Amino acid sequence: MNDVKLTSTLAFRLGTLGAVVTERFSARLAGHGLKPKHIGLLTVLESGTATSQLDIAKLMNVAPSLVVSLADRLEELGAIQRERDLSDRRRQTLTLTEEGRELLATCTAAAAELDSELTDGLDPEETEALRSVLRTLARRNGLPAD
Amino acid sequence: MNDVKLTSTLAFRLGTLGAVVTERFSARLAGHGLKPKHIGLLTVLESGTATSQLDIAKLMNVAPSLVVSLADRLEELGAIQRERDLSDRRRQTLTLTEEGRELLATCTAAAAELDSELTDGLDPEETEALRSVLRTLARRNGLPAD
DNA sequence: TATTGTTATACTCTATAACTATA
DNA sequence: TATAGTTATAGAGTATAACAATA
Repeated sequence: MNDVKLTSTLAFRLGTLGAVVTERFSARLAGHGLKPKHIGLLTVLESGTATSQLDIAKLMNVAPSLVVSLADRLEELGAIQRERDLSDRRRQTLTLTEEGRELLATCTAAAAELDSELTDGLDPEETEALRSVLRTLARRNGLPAD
Repeated sequence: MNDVKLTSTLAFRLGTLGAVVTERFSARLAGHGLKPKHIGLLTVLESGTATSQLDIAKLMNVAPSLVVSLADRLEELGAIQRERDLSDRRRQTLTLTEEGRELLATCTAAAAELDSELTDGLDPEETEALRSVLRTLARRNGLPAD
């Protein structure tokens, strides 16, 4: 007889906690008319790992057509700049503007606030252990490693 | 100057890892024609915290109409039984069948397998620390605590 | 012909609103 | 009149497919 509970697996806990946290993060973004994927795109540009829309789509694991609409919105807000690549005029090169960096900083502050709420009451060692292991898991699963 | 990266916040890491893990779990469920929410409903029934469809909807934070379609599918598979509450014939009482328990056990095994993949290569202490702190976070955020 | 970006369309998931039956 | 469940409808989010410009 196996009495391991599905709800106590890491998979279940990461999935459900991830959904709760993403939901709360979204709520804080709502004022800007942005969704998590918009911010994901900004973080890609900040990291410098991709600049053309197609490369960004591959990196984010989303359809190229989605990058079009995310970029449309971010350009409209003045957070990014879209420029034709002069050496290959099919490509659009996206770059963060100063306003985009400020927006990203605002979102980072919101995320940091969420972190505080999440870890409030945890032992400092627990919090640090969590940060450490999540960094490892991120790296090993193709997510931004920093 | 603040150089904290959004991508290294707990909020970002939990959100993205949660999405990756949920996606992988979904892939393993696909063969049964089920999605994570179906399994979520099964875990509610197993826990005994709710039996009427409305109570289940509240507990899962989803619309009552969604519970109808989730239950339709699970009933079709023989995983749950739907019975009118005799003392209040408006209510449908959902119960896990033996087949439902077996299905849940299969899904639990799939999740445990995912856990192994995730933690393969981690120190045992790291893995245990992760389990421990995720349990705490789950409890503090209204998720199944066990 | 192949590739990048765009537009048009469709699909999945889920909520809201209208409805039925019980209370 | 209020509540549990159901059905009908609509919206958000995203993918796929068709298309245009460039290579």
